Amino acid sequence: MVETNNKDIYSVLKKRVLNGQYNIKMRLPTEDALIDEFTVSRYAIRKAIKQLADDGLVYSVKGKGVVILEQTPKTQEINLSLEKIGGLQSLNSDQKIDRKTIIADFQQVIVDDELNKKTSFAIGIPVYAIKRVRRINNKNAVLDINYFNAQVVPGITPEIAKGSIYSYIKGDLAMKIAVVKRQLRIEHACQLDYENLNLGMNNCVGNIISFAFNDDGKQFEYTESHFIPDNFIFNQIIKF
Amino acid sequence: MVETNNKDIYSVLKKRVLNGQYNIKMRLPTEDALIDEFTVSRYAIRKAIKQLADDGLVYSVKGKGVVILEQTPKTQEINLSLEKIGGLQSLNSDQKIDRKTIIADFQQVIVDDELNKKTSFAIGIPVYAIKRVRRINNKNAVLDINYFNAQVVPGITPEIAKGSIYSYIKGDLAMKIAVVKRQLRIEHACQLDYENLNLGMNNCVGNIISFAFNDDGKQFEYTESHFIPDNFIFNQIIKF
DNA sequence: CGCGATTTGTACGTATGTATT
DNA sequence: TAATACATACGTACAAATCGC
Repeated sequence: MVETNNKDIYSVLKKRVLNGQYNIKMRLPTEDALIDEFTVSRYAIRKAIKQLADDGLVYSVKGKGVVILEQTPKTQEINLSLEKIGGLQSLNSDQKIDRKTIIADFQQVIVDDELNKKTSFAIGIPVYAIKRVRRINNKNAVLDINYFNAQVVPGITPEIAKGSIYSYIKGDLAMKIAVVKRQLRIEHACQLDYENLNLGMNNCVGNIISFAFNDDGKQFEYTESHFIPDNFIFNQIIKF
Repeated sequence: MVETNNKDIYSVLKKRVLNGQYNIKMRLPTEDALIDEFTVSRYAIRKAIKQLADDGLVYSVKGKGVVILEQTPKTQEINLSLEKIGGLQSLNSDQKIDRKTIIADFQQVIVDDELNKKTSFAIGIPVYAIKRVRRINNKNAVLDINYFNAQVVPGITPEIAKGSIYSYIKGDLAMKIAVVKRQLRIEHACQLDYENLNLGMNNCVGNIISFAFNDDGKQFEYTESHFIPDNFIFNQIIKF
């Protein structure tokens, strides 16, 4: 008997969809047919189909079946991200890109009224205030402005900041990151952006503002990531 | 006996969380406790909790419980969106904003090689090519450049385009929209943008590129939405 | 350090609801 | 109308992570 765990089902179906193996009918086999083929529960099949749907490959229609979507260009281009980005330095994925981190500023400060309004950290607590420039393919592409709650994330050093603060948090501190709430907006570039980024003729930046929480529900980070135009693409799939 | 349908459970829990009714322990009651309280299945409770998690209010931790996240500022500001936006004109939500649509161009054209590369529509098919300017709070804020497959979405008129093409599709044509794949990027403004948008001193725009599919899996739309900086915020919640 | 007790996660089987054909 | 096919809901069992003793 063939061993088929759930990841297999997803990969097998995905391969078939991409190969065009089902394109005659533009449908997946019915759930019942797949249950028979893989000899698993409906739950397992539905889970695999959900993953395909999350990939934007198929769409389930009640009373009809699982429809295969026409394929769009493989979203090539330079960079793609959105959904699942740790500190934004994990935009490595598979693309071969030169990257380098430059510490532009490293301080420990106490949250005052103004900083509280911005970061929503309580007034009076100590935070690390770090500015880092991400150099990608010989361009200063991202300016990260981080504030970490020093009570929740103690012991950050410039050396750690040079690498990955997130691996330090997850590895050395063994802290679990639970949720990151994010906002993305487009803003007119500020002085700091002009000084640190290779904006070229552009006078605007993208700004991703992140609030990160650990699994005790405590906010441990506020970050603004300013990035230059034309180099980043954010993908999203909306299901109706 | 109290009738508690599933929507009730979510709203009740949400109210309690926002009221701080659970903040002593920073936890929700256990699933079993909630099952007893509402006299429903675990499925129903978990569904309600999932909705709270999607709101970014709580986070479930295996072996621990459902943690309540510290609250961040109510993301007030001008506009908020991302996740669930039809043609981008449905950014109405609850905010009171003046809006007006101006048809800048309306044509029917045949897809050539160049247009095929951009839209991924097959060469030779007829499409509606529409340019519309969205005026919001007395500013030309969005330039929509639409291409609709005229075979799948026939009968579009300037009058329809002046209102909502999506209500025409869903209402008159009774077509089901299944999936929209989207990319967001920041670009240097082009001639069209300068002509149609109130960019102010900015020389960049946001560009949301959408590919929309119906429930037969057919792509019926390609759209670029160019929008001015500083006026739109995109929110997102990432769970780990 | 280990060992239960607690608590959420995953999986299965089944029954019923609802949209499509 | 009937058959088909996915969606929702319930109950149950066991796995896995956490926490306290």
